[in-house]
Amino acid sequence: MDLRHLQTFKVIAEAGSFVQAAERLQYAQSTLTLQIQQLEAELGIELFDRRRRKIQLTAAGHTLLIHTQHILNQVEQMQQDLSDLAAGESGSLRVGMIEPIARLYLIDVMHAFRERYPRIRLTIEILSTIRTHEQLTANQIDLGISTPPPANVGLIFEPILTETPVLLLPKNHSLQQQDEILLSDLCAECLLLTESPCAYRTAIEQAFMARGLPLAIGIEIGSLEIIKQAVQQGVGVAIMPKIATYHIPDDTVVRHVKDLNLHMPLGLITREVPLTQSKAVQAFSSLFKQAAADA
DNA sequence: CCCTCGACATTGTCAACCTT
DNA sequence: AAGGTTGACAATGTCGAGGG
Repeated sequence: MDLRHLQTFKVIAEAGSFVQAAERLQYAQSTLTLQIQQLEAELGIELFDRRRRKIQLTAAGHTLLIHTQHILNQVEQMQQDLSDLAAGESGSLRVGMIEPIARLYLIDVMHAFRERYPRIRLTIEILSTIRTHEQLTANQIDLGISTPPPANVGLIFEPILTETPVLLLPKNHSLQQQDEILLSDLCAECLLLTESPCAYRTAIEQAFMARGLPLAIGIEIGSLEIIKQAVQQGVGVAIMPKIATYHIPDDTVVRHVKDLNLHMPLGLITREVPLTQSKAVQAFSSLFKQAAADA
């Protein structure tokens, strides 16, 4: 069944005349006759009573008209939905990001995004760096925000800010009394670090190795918030991104490690070959870059 | 006012060929 | 070998003229 035949049928039914319908549709009248004949042949029943001067719908015609109006409305809605999807005005967007970035910028970005794109269903996942990269590669999220992914995994990294590591100590820790803290001072400490293999963690390990120092990791913890609480409770000391220390627990202090001068980029990660929703991804990325620039 | 017919235009299908 | 392009042919759509 041809959609155009249904469209023609609907216009004839509304106009009550083949001639007037042909004028509306910009077809020759004979075209309408043929289309209706084909429709009637296909359905095996007459749709118009043509015996009188003015045509009238048969009972079958009335029934088909109800269904036709429903079908054409559905088609119109489908076209509108697909058009919105293509323009990035509807659909869904899945974003994965690491915890510190989410804490700093996410609320503002979500607010702005919701205001500008109310018809896009936004899903935010707070992930570790490695999970962010994995889920992007597996097409489980559309956009990631974290440290750079490994090379040659089909991901593109766009830096938006640079992060430096700092040391989080309990307030009463002996290192707190020192004028300057060095990496060598941490060798005897119970060091709390994020899980491996995260780019941040790898860079810290390399800094220790470069100075010929042993890196004695006390505990690996997947959540920076739990690490901070562990420091507060005196479990150990932690090296973490400065961005993660804007809100620290009571009785903890942030100190700079003199010979730990790392500059780790944080940024937007997308697939080299975007699958869907590239416009929504662009919109969210743009808002996030703006939020980072304003901070 | 609607239907039929013949001519022409457009669209779809398929096989052969080309490119990667 | 898979996928894309091209050309020939068939099917379908459209039109105008003319008839019932």
